Amino acid sequence: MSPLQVFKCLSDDTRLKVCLLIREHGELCVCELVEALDEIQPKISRHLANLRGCGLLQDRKSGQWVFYSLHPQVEDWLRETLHQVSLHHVEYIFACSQRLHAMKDRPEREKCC
Amino acid sequence: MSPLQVFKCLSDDTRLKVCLLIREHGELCVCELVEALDEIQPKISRHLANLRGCGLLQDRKSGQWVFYSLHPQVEDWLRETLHQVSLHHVEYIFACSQRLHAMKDRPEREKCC
DNA sequence: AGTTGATATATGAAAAAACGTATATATGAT
DNA sequence: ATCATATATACGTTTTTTCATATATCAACT
Repeated sequence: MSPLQVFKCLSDDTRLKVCLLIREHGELCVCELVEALDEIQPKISRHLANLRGCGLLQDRKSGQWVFYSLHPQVEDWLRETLHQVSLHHVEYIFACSQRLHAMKDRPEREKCC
Repeated sequence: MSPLQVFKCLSDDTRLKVCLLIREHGELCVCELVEALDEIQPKISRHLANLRGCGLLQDRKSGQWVFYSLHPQVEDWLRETLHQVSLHHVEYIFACSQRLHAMKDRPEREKCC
């Protein structure tokens, strides 16, 4: 993954918020991201497919849900960059975090038996 | 400067290389960047204007030359991110660095008298 | 005043990215 | 078997970005 491709991934509002939320929470499913970002589902899915295709995210299917997380191969400097953005630009994802926490009936993520 | 705008700045090959080279060298003039990136001058100038307009770069005129450097207001996390990219993706700017060092008649940058 | 070199900007075209809508697949529940 | 929910993708359109070329500005030199 070239640095250019990394920054292209982060250069869209939806994708950047998705990456920041996933880094903070470890793992989130599509419907949680739809709720957190207050966007329509195909839009979220399209951007997730993009991020997965670039190698930034991995997915894990569990029943009806698909959980996304940072791909293990993501380099430390990128994880750290996302962390720093979260620290220094809280306002950027504040509303998303709030909607996520206010969400009802979030799927349970037990590391299946 | 929002994190989104930062990443948009870095999501173009020309602009990313310009930022990396300028961070490494402190200050570079347009003709040096034209040589290092091996691109036509209007293309470089256009991207420099973009980066300056976003607040990522500042310029300093000295005679016939215009020197660009990171704007003092650039946040530490971003400087560090650029640094990390330089460290971990040397190959990405290697050719540019080589052309820059091979350049003849580079303008002198004495902090005027 | 004219020329040269360095830089900036305007313009219209081309390429790339993002979008909404519609639709398809798959799972789980009734 | 039917239905509801979760997710993915295809399609055509719109928006955004990038580009090459041409031209303008300005400083230094003659």
